[in-house]
Amino acid sequence: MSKSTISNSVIRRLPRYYRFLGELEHNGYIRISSRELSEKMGLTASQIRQDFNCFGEFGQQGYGYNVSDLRFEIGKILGLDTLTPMILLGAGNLGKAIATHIDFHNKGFDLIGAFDVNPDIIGKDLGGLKVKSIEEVGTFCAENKPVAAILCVPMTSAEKLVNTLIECGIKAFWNFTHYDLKVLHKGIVVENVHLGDSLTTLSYGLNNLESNNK
Amino acid sequence: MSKSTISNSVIRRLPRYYRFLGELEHNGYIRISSRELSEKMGLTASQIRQDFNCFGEFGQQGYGYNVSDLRFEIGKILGLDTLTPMILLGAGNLGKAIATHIDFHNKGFDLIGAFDVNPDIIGKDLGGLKVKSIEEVGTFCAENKPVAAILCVPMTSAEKLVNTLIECGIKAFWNFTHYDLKVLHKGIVVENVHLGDSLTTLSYGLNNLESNNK
DNA sequence: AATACTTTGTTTAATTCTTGACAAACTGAC
DNA sequence: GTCAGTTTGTCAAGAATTAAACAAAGTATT
Repeated sequence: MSKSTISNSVIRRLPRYYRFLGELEHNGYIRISSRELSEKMGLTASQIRQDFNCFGEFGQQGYGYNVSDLRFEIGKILGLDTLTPMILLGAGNLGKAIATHIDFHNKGFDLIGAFDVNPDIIGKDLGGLKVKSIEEVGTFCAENKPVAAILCVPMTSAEKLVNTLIECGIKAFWNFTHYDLKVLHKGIVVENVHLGDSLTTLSYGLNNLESNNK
Repeated sequence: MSKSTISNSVIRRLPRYYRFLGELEHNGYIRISSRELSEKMGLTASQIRQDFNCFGEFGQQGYGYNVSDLRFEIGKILGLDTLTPMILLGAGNLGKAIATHIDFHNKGFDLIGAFDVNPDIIGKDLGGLKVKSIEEVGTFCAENKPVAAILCVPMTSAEKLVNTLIECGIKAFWNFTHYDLKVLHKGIVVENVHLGDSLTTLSYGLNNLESNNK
């Protein structure tokens, strides 16, 4: 039986399970036990079994888990079985890199539009999309109903842009600005990506190597 | 007095503290209490006080914390008071975006070299650096002694490249490949950035909006 | 079919992390 | 200088997370 509330810790591990299962499937694995998966992923078998059991009973005693089935189930849980239309705001260096680097279809999204303020960028091609002026975003949303948005704009313009986008019906934000986007309204989800914080963490790790005996 | 071992949860919050304190300082704040900071950051005051106390007593009863001093101290803890020489491996779309988007000096690093395999990219300028052939990385490291590396290469070439780099004296990896870089050797630190996992998490959040009453 | 082995789902225990509480210490106004 | 108010550092309680343990249910081999 599936739990009513899933803890955040479990949720943050799900994409990684999904990724590893994909690799296993790719490598021809038909079945896998929690013990073997735990060794590959650097977790405990107990944690893996408990994580999966939050959502249902996907395994079988004495056998383990069917890789393909399990991956499919976790994919469903993650909402990867449907494609959510998504737009990109800010098609500069970072926006362009994200748009071309990410396999959106495998993450449950479909990138259907890209917008910028810079006249030099507007009109240019970006992975098959023609970058539009950000002034067109209202009409575009009315017509194409995107539900998610990638924010690759400067921090200063982020806050008001977000409000506009929420009015346009955007419900999910993948935020790359140097700014902590708070979940203001109900029914809005935000994923803040702080690349700078990640690099800062690396600096800490490097400077505390001696003290870490790992 | 400072604790002997700092928990991972605390460490992951440090960059965010540092960032917020920078904003506060920028906005003219001289002092701040744990209560006020907690409101701004969406944490509890208790947690903030306990986090800071892992490293020392930076505050004063009845007054709070001096913003600038506290930021400086956390910066020191994070190793931001020295610049670690860093190189970029893979100067494609993503590598280029990272190199130009990140303020390395404010994160404790100095980007001193960029490498790629693609002849079309080699020789091109990248934020003031001329992209070199990846075959030159050995001699470059011998001469310039970089300690950290950004991995923006395809997953397939990552593993052997890492081994080469470790032999060249690289101790810290900021890994953007779709591949979980394990810390094989002692004295090596890794920060895996999985942008795909982040987007997948957003998909989950979007698909479970109804059930979340947040 | 019986038996030895494997592995799950689940319960219980241990550990880690977070929050609440409060004395001690300081500020600032009078 | 005194006193009311504020806020830290710290301890202890509470919550959440992780790990261990084990019965039940399967597999596989003979």
